[in-house]
Amino acid sequence: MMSLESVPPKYAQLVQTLQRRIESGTYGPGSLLPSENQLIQEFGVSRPTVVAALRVLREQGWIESQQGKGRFVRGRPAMSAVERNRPGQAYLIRPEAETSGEVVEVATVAAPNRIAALLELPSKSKAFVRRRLITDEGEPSMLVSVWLPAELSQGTDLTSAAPLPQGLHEHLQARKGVRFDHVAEQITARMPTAGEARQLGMGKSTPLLAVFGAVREASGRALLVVEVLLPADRHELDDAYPIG
Amino acid sequence: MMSLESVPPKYAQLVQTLQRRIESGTYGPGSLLPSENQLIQEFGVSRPTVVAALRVLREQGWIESQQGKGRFVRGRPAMSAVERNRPGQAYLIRPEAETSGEVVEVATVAAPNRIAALLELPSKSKAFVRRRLITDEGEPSMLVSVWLPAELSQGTDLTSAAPLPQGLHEHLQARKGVRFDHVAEQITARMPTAGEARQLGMGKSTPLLAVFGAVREASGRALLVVEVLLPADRHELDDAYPIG
DNA sequence: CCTGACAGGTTGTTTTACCAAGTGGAGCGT
DNA sequence: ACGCTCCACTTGGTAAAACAACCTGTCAGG
Repeated sequence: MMSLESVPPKYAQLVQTLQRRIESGTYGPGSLLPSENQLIQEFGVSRPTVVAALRVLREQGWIESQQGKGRFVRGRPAMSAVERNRPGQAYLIRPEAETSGEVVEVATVAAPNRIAALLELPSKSKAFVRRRLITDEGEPSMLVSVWLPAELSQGTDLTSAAPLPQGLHEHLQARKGVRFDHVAEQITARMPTAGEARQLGMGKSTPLLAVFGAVREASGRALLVVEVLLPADRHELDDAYPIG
Repeated sequence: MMSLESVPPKYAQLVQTLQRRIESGTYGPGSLLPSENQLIQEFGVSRPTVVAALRVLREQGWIESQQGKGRFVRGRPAMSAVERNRPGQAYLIRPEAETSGEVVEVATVAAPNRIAALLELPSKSKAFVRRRLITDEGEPSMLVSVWLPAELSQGTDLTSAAPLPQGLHEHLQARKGVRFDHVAEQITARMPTAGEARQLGMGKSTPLLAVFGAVREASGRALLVVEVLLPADRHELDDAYPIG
């Protein structure tokens, strides 16, 4: 006799209600939000519930509060999710089959200096690389490479040229028990090699944006590196961050 | 007779204490944190205080909690400040006098397409640009340009070639009453023009990393654009972000 | 008129209390 | 031996109350 769908907690409902009112202009930017007591009366909840909701809104940047005066509307936080066009991140989560492209290289080679440094391996160590050419509407779009230490690639399906039916995170967590925590990224630009220009169908005088994303676990240990090569005339990177 | 230095609230003290214990290894990564009741007893505070401290730690990524089991130590959040080498951001805050470089251009010109789009101006509008060549140990290092709509540049000291004694944010807030809120960034790469290569002392076949940072106020209205041009053989961009 | 005390508003912090939901083990019954 | 219930313990959420710190307008006294 239990209700199967659980209702969200009251403070979360209040958050949503107030967000909608700010977005709809009921509470305009710069204006004073109703005081805690007014919200308590209007919604029939206790003060801790109201305060919890307002704390969430403040931490998300919707409002700012000033002791003794009240809480002021800032507007929809343009920053909420720090939207970023993060090439290669989709690759960590989505199965290869869901993106159009082909595996162009599967090999164990001596790691380039930058890769070895990011993986915290001795210079000239062997590393496993799986390289895919991603296409967009039939046209070559970018080169995405995954670099792993040799021991992490063993026992995985990455050594096969067949597309992975799982996301990279899911696969490595199931097979090797590792958990991704964060990515440390380096962004550079350079001219393409002849082979890269041919594979990507780009002019030899067009620069290449190179993004190296070192995926680490919570302890900081590097697990793998995702290298994304983007012809600069067809891609750009977007980011957004708050400022103090 | 009031104490001049105000003591931080109890929950904030608890946060600091627990952070120190995690960093020192007293609470190792993966281990179970003492339960709420144990912390209540040890520190002699009430449950909401303990919960408030643990909520902060969870939101900052130090611990994760699992209902019915307990709270687990994750370790120092490598992400806390999302450390990023943000060229141009220092320019918003620090006075020009504190960085070595010279003003190479101060003019009102037709805004390039990308600048006009970021400033939300009609195409081919006039915009004010202040361009500086930053030097590092005597060598030219990067070109930093600030683009403003004409009306925002009026009444400021930006039209003078003399170095600003204030940070850009401070100056514009004092003179025009605007408040910076966030930055929307675009990162591209291209070949340098002949003039840029000469000013930056770089090879004509070296690509240029171009970072366009649109500074906006909380409402989303664009205030100005900071354009940073970096020779790709001498600079790279670093970023870090959590993954879920 | 000006100044200062004061009253009443606001948010910030802390406590006590209770219930709900999830986990895991002890112990009972079959 | 197996499965089951129940209990103890965990975190999550809500309510009611009090005090502290801060802001602002009012009002009395100079």
